[in-house]
Amino acid sequence: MSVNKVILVGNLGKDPELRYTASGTAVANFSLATTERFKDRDGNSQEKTEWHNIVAWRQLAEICGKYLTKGRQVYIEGKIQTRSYEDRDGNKRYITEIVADQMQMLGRAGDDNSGGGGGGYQRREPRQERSGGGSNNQPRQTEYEEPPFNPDDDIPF
Amino acid sequence: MSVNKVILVGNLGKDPELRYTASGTAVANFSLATTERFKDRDGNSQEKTEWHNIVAWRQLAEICGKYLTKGRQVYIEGKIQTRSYEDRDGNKRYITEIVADQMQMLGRAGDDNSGGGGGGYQRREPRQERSGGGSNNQPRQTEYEEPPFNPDDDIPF
Amino acid sequence: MSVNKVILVGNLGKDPELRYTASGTAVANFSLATTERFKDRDGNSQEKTEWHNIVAWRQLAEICGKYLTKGRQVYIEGKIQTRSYEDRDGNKRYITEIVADQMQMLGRAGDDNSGGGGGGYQRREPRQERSGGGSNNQPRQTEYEEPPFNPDDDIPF
Amino acid sequence: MSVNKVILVGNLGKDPELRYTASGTAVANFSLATTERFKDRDGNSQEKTEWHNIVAWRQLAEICGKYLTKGRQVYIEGKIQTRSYEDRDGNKRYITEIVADQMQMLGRAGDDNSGGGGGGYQRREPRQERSGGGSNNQPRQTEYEEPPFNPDDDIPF
DNA sequence: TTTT
DNA sequence: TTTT
Repeated sequence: MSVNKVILVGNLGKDPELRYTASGTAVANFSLATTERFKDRDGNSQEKTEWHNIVAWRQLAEICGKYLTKGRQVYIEGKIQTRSYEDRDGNKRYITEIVADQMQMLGRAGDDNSGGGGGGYQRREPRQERSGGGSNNQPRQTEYEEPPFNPDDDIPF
Repeated sequence: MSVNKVILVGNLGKDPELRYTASGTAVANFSLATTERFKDRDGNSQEKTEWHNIVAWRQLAEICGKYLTKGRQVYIEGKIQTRSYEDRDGNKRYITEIVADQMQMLGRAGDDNSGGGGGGYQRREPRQERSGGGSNNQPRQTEYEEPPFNPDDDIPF
Repeated sequence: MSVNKVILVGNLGKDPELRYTASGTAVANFSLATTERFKDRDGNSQEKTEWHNIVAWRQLAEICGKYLTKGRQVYIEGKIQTRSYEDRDGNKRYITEIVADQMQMLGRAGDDNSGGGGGGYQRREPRQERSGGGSNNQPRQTEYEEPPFNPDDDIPF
Repeated sequence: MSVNKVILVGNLGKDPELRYTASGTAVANFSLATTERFKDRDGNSQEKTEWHNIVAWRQLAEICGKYLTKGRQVYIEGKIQTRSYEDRDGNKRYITEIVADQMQMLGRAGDDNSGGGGGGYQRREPRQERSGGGSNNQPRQTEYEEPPFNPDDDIPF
């Protein structure tokens, strides 16, 4: 009976960090900037950047680690989650993160903004770009044929 | 490299129709009304209702067939799809539908508006209400423990 | 070139707090719970609740203050924002909030769960319930007539 | 009490058509392709493209007319609307459209896929690219100062 | 602190 | 055909 959904389009602040838990599960972290432009009371253009902590798990983590680079523009769909941790002084702190369940690279392949000579995307992963989408990847029926079975679909409990 | 996402909160115009394909796959259809209110140029309140054709497949279809009733308020997440068919005169026609991949019943259990003696929800399905959510159902990690494996997650290709 | 959008359906943990800035601008704060259910590795049903800090400004703040009560189910659309403040020890802390730009009361009027004798919603505001929607309030054209101009975009009544 | 929201990221099939109603209101139309990739039962990669009819009004129409070109990748937020019309034989037909209330150009300026020598975006509008965002344009408060009033909500510049 |  |  509830919904917790986040949709972001922004640019990576750094290359993702890809790590593995003790049991071998992949987890990727990166920060994503969204910037809004607005006019202040004096009519001057202003902008404000918000930084989001993104975390991805398992296959999506692997894809983020392989294909995303600093500056890259991505679409992220996920949910908001706040978790607690202890800082060095033993105080309980909270951090809010976006747990991604879909990621789509935007712009064209090779179109990252990492600047400099190397050209981020190609360097990270020379293979052809592939979609990082998740539950959006269901096949579609045509004329009410049954859609091909998709294990990602519709598992409600 | 693309996103096709629809989010609706509205009321069912009728009980869903639950059918099965030749191969036994469940498919549910229902119409969903969303109504917006606005003021016209004269400042008079107006409203306009939009009717959406919703289609759900497999487990989500079964849940819709069991638990949803006319008048019920639901949250639907899915994608837009236009398919073609031939009308009785052999002309090609198009119909746009929302292929649901998540459904959440809103309001409280038993809070449907089917009127009449029986009380719609209970009559349709006396068992305990259960969430019809899909990909929102992933577990969440706490303090960066690895989340329990969820086969619905993150299958990007 | 960026998008920062949050969609929540959840229940208020308490009645909203409505305050005014020095210059007279209304601001409402409330916490909203979203709960997800999932099965753990042992197949046992689990649930996890996430608490979201919601902030609304101006007219939407007034509406939240008037009509929302503890337990009420609402739809919130807004954006994520992290702001900093100093705690009592002078340390910089961060808090992530959802700045609402749309709110819709879900369920039926009078359908709140504040319990107690009076019946929360009615007690808070005896007038007829009205939609708190924002930018969803645009009129719609019919057959490509020009839609009536709507000065009320983002103004809920 | 209802929500009708669509979020699309896709590519324009053609340059937009910008027209004006008798009373001088701008309206832009264009088609937008979203493509999903999936694997069929045999494990072969498939893709399916969905075409969406987008309509924008007033300032957003002008911006679309000025800045968007065939092939350009955009983010669209809006609502679903079905309107009726009569075909040449006098039969009532229906068309489903997305009425946009926000548009964001994705990728980098100059990054359109119109191919050919000229380079679509620059040719259409030599001025600096500007955000086409709408209600996302609200300013954000810092440390609970009142946000600057923004008359530009839903007005893109 | 909510809700099912 | 729903709902407020």
